[in-house]
Amino acid sequence: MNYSIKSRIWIESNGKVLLGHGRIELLKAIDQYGSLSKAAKALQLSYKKAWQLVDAVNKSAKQPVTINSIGGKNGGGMQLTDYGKNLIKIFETINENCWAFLDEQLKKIKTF
Amino acid sequence: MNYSIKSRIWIESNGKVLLGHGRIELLKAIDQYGSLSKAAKALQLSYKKAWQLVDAVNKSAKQPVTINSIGGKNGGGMQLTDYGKNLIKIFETINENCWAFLDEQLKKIKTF
DNA sequence: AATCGTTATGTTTTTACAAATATAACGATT
DNA sequence: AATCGTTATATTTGTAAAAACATAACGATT
Repeated sequence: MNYSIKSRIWIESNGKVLLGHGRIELLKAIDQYGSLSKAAKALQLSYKKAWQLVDAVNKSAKQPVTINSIGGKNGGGMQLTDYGKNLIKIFETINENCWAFLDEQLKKIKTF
Repeated sequence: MNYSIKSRIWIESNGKVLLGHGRIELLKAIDQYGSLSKAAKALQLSYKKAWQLVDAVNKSAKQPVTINSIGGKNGGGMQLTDYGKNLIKIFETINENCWAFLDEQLKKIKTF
């Protein structure tokens, strides 16, 4: 039995993607760096692509996920809201539970 | 709460994709029509793409998933082996269980 | 008002992938 | 041996997504 089972989950809001693996990684990097441009660089993502992703998340979410500031002493920055941090937590918990569930399902299959 | 949770699962064999949603749909269509070309047409898939998918499945699976015949009275055809039919059953069962599990997980979240 | 590093956005170029096209191989049937 | 509808495979073309490039807007600081 060299077969293994993998999965990707995502959360939708009104039929549109709210959060998937890539967006979660981006939000975590924003939280880490306090800057979208730095987060994009760390993930080897173009700034524009990263901005579009964050914009899409904020437009689909029920509450803002980031706080964006332009200009100022360090040019500005981007932080996560508490709501955003909570979304990450929920997503990752469900994702890990899903992995465990699938591994268990595979174990139940005797032969193939 | 208009959030919903979706998923895609796939089975890997030695680190390579064996079966995912698209391949399962294709195998089911082959089973239905007894022909790869007809199955491809039904799924609005180019014959070549369909053939490559089936070829990849057969190369990754531990046992052949299809029986292919070339030439003959009706030009040939493609059937599923019992092993192939069994793989479909297993995949779909686990997939449905996964959906139910994720819906349940989402219900557990009180507010967001 | 000049500078700085950031967010925000438009425009162009590249690239990866899908689709389309073409053709060979096959074997039962006639 | 000619035909037929299929599987098998190579080559070309098209297209949509990604990347690259460019520039505007912003506001605290100097």
